[in-house]
Amino acid sequence: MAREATSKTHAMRALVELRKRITKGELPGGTRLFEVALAEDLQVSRTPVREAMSRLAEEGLLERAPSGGFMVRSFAYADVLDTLELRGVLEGTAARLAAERGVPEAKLREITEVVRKLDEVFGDEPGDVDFEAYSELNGQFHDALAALPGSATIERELARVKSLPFASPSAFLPNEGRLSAFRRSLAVGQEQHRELVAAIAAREGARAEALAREHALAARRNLEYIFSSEHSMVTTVPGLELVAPAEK
Amino acid sequence: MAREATSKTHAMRALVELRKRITKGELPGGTRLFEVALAEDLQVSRTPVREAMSRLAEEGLLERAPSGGFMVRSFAYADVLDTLELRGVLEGTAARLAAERGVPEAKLREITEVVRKLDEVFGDEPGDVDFEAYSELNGQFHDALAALPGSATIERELARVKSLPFASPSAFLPNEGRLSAFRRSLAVGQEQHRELVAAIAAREGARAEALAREHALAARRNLEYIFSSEHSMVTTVPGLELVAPAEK
DNA sequence: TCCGGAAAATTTGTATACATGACTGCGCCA
DNA sequence: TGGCGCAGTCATGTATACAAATTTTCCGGA
Repeated sequence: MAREATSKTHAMRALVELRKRITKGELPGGTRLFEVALAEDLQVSRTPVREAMSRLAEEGLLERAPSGGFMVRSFAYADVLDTLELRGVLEGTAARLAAERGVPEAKLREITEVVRKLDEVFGDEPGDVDFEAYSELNGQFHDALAALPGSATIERELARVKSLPFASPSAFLPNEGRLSAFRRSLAVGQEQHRELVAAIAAREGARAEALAREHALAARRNLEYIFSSEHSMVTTVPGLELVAPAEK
Repeated sequence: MAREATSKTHAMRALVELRKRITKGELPGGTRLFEVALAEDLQVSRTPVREAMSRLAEEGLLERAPSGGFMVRSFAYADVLDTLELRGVLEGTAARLAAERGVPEAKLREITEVVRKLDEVFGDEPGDVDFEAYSELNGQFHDALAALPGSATIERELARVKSLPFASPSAFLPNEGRLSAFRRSLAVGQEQHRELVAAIAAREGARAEALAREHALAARRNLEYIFSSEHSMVTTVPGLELVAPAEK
């Protein structure tokens, strides 16, 4: 998961800065981005700004306006739900294909090892979890899962979806540390990790697909909880601030 | 499905020309595209060439090279198979969500009307089909299907996948006209259209998903046939010429 | 022969001036 | 008063010169 070098070129600095502003919700959905204004603001010329915006459009954070130029993409609550649904479907497909096609021994060992390491972050006490480590390893698990079927196509599309800040597998984890019910859900998630790998190893495609879907939909439950009961937690989930507040 | 205006700007002309060359297989996968060379060839400056390449990367036909610049994306036989699988999965999801969430009366009427028009292109004789009209209406059906659940997210991702030339719902249709067995398969496809709409209307999510997946996989059967038995037909499917010939 | 490394060539990155096109608002005409 | 059209303004499209970075080439040394 090597992130692009933060600041080798002006375009990259502009890209990172713009992405930050968008995901923080500083630029509401629909906002038109003007090259000259941004160039002046970022102290570079229009050229790297264009390059940055072009890449952000590729990422899905910007849209190309019909008559040229870019605008910030609007994400309503429903769009976030559907994106999480989409991640579930794609991870389910990765799991099913891995089961159907079979997985090389090395890859299976690799993801099993990640699951083992995830076990280690749970302490003796029920709610005793190293969240930092869990988040990192959880990301590794989902990356390994995407790679299991050995399909560049699937891996690529999954990477695309997961690149949206609120669709990252670890996006909602910081929240889970807050409430004990959430903490317990981590253990449930880990159990799903284990069962998922077992299903794939046993070549049980339908079960693997169902498990992966259900696992991804834990994020949906968290999202629904935040928006219905604890709206203040919106700020704790990366990228959730860019969701249009109007359509709850 | 309004295609972009072919030639309002230099960038658009370059985009269209480059896309043509790539899908025709004139530029093999992995080919590095140099801005200056292309600019000279297309009689424009580097700026619109960059813009065109950037959009083609967004489309999935080009990849960004690690050290800057672009290269033609390689599509192996397996990648085409996986892309068709992916389209099946996404159309299945669109169908399932439409069934689960319910579809506004107007949209249901619209897609039913497309199915009705598709009926009309079948003549009295078994193999008597207006392929031109079938192809156009088939595209309309799949566009309407993508829009059924009312999810911009799903519709967008589906549009992305279908934009790859060999993943278009009508990509393999020209072939089907060649052999009588293929002609019969059109009738099978139309029956699937009908059942799919019925399943969605009846809110049968699982069935709708299965039907949509199976329907999309007809393309996979055609692909397998072409590559195993009638490799000469590769030229008759748009965009299939760009598939790397090496890996069978 | 092989490797390291520096210089040369090539390619992309950036700034900027100018051209072209889109939008706004004003005023003219019906 | 309403609508049409014509500027003027503003934003993007394009070309181009120069800078920086990457890749290639070639030479010297081990």
